[in-house]
Amino acid sequence: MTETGTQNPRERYRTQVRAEIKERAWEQIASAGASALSLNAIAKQMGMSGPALYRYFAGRDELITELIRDAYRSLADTFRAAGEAGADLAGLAHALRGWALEDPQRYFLIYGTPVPGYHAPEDTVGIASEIMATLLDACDARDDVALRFWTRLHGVLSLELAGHFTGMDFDPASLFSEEAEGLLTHP
Amino acid sequence: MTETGTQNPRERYRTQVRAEIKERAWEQIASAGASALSLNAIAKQMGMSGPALYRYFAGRDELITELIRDAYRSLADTFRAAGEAGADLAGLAHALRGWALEDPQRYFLIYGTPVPGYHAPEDTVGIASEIMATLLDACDARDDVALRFWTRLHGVLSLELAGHFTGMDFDPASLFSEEAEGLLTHP
DNA sequence: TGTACATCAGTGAACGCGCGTTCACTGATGTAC
DNA sequence: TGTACATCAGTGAACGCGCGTTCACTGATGTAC
Repeated sequence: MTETGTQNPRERYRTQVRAEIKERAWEQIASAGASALSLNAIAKQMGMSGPALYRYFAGRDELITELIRDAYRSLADTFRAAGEAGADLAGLAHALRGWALEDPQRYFLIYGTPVPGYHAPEDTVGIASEIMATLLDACDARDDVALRFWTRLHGVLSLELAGHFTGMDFDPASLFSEEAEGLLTHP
Repeated sequence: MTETGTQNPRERYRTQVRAEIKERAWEQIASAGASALSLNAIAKQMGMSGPALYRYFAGRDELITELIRDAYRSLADTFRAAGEAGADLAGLAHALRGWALEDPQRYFLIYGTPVPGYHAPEDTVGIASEIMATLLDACDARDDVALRFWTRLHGVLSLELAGHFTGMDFDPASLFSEEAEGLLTHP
């Protein structure tokens, strides 16, 4: 995660606890959604009192913001790694799907229902365009294909993760792949 | 909304107040998302005390459930009306987009981020398949096209409504139409 | 190596808030004779 | 038409809860001489 190279013991401990707070936060999000995230609950889970967390985060908002940033960064890394390994569009699609299934609520934290009024931290825009750049690379810079890659795959993925396909007898994974491969042949 | 034909004054009043509660609820959802919906806040807005609402709804859950039902029904009606007016796939797509833009948070209430653990009321399944039936009709029952209609348009729509296209210089409406028309020519 | 000091993690009490929900009650509206 | 009764909308007080956040404080850990 974060480099612990030139840290004195105290700093080392700090980053460790920060990391554990985030881990617990992700667990909470995974099990009850982002809106249910509670500092006090995290503290209790870690065997600490609520106010202790304020040594590590300025407040709930800063924690969530950090989680959003991490989520973006994680997806960007996954994408870049796939790109560097020579993945084509289908490969990137596969990577995206894997990343999303790993933690559906993390996916939704980025691409899910927005809370009216809330604005994501500015620097996520940079990371988001890093993701786009990787995509454009794999598309030979054909923007329209990149856009459709994004919207079509998000369409399948988000409906699947939201459970809107349950009870329908078809395989979301196949539809996903077909959509990904379709992008290579049809515009 | 609901038929007020053979109602005595009291019943008439009841349905009226129920309707106003729902209206306020929609306003709240539109301005702060579904998770912010509060019975007490609605009551205050109507100039009533909180407990008064329990004359009209068994509790918060029942109210939300009812709103979800209404949202589904509204979309099904919009779709059916378009279908009966002879709309093709592009026409249905247009109707869908209009309905979604009318109240983005209503769209997200149905197709947005699910709260882990929460299960939508059973009877919405029926309404959902009514929507699907209209779609299949317009597709000459080609299921795969209907599926892609759904996933592709949801992909564009949800990313647009969530604000993920802001700052990118292209027109989501065009992409939406192109995707809709693409379904008629390509598989 | 030992001592004096500064740093900082964590605690417990407290504040104010808003939530959903219950309960006993008042008062108005409708119904039956 | 008038009276007796039942129905039901709405109130205000109260309960318990969990939240985010602040504050003064303790005690352990590190630093400087």
